[in-house]
Amino acid sequence: MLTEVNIMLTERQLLLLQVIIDDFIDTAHPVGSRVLAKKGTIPFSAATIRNEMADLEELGFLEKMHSSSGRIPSEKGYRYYVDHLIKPVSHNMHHGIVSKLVQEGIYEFEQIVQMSAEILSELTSYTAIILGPEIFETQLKQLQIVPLSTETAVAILITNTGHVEHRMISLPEAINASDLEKLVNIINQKLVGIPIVKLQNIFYTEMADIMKRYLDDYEKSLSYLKAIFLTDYPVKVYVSGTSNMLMQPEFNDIDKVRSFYTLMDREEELIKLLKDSTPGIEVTIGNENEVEAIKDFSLITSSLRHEEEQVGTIALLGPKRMEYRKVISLLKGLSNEMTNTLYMWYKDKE
Amino acid sequence: MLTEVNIMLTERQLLLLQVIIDDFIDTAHPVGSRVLAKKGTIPFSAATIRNEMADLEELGFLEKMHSSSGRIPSEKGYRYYVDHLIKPVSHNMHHGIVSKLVQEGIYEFEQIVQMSAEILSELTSYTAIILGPEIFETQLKQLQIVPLSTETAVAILITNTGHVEHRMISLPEAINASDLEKLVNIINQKLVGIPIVKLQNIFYTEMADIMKRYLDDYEKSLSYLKAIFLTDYPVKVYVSGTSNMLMQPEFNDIDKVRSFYTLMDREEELIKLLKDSTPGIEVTIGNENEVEAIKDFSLITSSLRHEEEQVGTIALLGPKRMEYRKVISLLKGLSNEMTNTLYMWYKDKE
DNA sequence: GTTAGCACTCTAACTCCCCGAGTGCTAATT
DNA sequence: AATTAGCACTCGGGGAGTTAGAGTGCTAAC
Repeated sequence: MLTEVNIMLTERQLLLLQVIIDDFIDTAHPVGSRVLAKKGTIPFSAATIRNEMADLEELGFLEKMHSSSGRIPSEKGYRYYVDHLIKPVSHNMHHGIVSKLVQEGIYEFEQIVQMSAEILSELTSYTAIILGPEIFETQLKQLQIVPLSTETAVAILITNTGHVEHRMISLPEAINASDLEKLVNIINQKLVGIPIVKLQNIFYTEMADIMKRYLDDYEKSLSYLKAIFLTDYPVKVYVSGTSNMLMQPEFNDIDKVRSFYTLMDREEELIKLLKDSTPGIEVTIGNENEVEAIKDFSLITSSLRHEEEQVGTIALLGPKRMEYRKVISLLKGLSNEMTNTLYMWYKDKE
Repeated sequence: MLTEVNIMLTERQLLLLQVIIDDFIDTAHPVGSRVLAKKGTIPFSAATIRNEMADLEELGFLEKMHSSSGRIPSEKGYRYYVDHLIKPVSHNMHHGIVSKLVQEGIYEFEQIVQMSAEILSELTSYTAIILGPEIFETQLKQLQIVPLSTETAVAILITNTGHVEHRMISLPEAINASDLEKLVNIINQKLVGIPIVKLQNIFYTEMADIMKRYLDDYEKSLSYLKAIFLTDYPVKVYVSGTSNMLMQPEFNDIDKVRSFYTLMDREEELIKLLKDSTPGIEVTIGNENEVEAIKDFSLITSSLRHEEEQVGTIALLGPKRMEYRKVISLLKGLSNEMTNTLYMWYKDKE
């Protein structure tokens, strides 16, 4: 596949494509043959460049906005650029974002992800979108139920990754206090280490017997547990740096701004956008994305994993004319750092 | 004060002011004498209306955009409108937002505030800004420390209002497990019911003795506690419905959009905006606000209290041309509902 | 294979002009 | 004395026409 494409492009065309895309990413202006020739990066005349450009357009790598404008990269062009033209930057020159945060005493992983994303969006002027962990895949570490009044209590659920979910529950018919305690004890004895997603099955099978035996009011207890375990713990989405994007020249169009922010307000859409990301860095350009609203954006996602569990996703959303080189290397560096940090923290968790 | 102003305005002027502001709020177009006369709300000719308008302008209640445009309300005009011209709508026609949410099984107060704000912004097409509770004023209900690995643990702090804060702490030098347990027990015996803000003082005075007596390594324990109690639990800010605002005609100006979103991205500014709100509903119009960035917006805040504690703030940010009548009555209704709900939940908390 | 030259194209910005909605003032009316 | 009709004037917005500039494609020459 790769070679197939390479056969079709001469060295000069490759160079040209590279220079054109670099220039357009930089300036957001369609690039014309004259200017390109004057810059001296390409040792040929404007006329020659024009010919090559026409060829590259025919091959689908470049486009014109109108018949007498300069060329801009097509999506196919960007794709080729990302796949073959970006030299893999050594990303051991990472910025130490995470270690800096850890030094500041921040040990909450989700918080680190959030703050990194903020820094990232600041650094790139694009919008960072962060997805919290899929809690259902993590394991129960401990359950606590703390009564607040005779009618309310707060249930706290701690996972092996240090993630904490809490939820208020109502106790309309006052439950026996010792029963509540017993209940919590049973759960912590029997269910620690079980993935959250499997908990509800276990209630109806293995746990039923035990609970019946030890608790005065099995039915009632079960209903409280339902409130805790069977509700959705929705994935959390954080968005940061949307206003940076407004500085991009493509956002002079007010309608684009509107549709952009309408998307940003729709959490479900964002979740859909990031949810099924594969491990590693993934670049999606324009229409490659199935979500209609970002068909003229590019999205770069980095899915953070720890021992096969997805513990978060960081994505950068920007115009198709994105600084892919910079963003990819930044994200790669950050990913590495985070993976290492996670490994250090939880290496002995079991 | 109120009468002083009334003396200066005739009945007709009052009516006129009212109608003009209502109309401008509705249409966003400067209102002219001709149109007003045609509408028939005022039984006078365009010429008479023009004269009155000129007077109202001289008094500072109206403005012109340019010499031959219709009139628009000045900030003084809006202020007068809000203070004297809005008939106190009976807000027992509240929409039951909160009770609806509670029926859906949501008992987390902060979550209710958030969702209400979302509904509110949907209902009004303005932007809702929500401030979480000032945790430092609430009391400690319970502390939990759950070890995750030999080096990390998660500390969970529950307040009497059901608010849960959690924080990862590092345990670089492995602490004696039973010491940790003892520590937690001591805290829960001695410190429950104390306002969070006072905790740090107590550590250095009363707690020191007890801890020295019962714990093997007093110094080390203290350092963990510092990580839990002496760090900031920053007030949380939620913003919802920003994209609604983009539908407002005043947002056709891209620069306004930019400055608006730049503000929305700056959490500290938002906190500053809402933090020192007095109890009840408060309306701030344009330049009345000390934050530069919203000088052509209006802000309506409603501070939610439960037994003197501020447990949250809901604010609606919109153009100066805001539907004050609707928004104020909505917020009043919601406030009442929330106060009642809080009372019911926590009436027996102590 | 490369380049210079030229005719052609299209956009963006600018000017000019006119229309409509509104005002302020004066004189007439009630 | 209050109200109204009439009129001249003002200003912003929108459409038409013009121009300058940057770019292209093609052809012919190097």
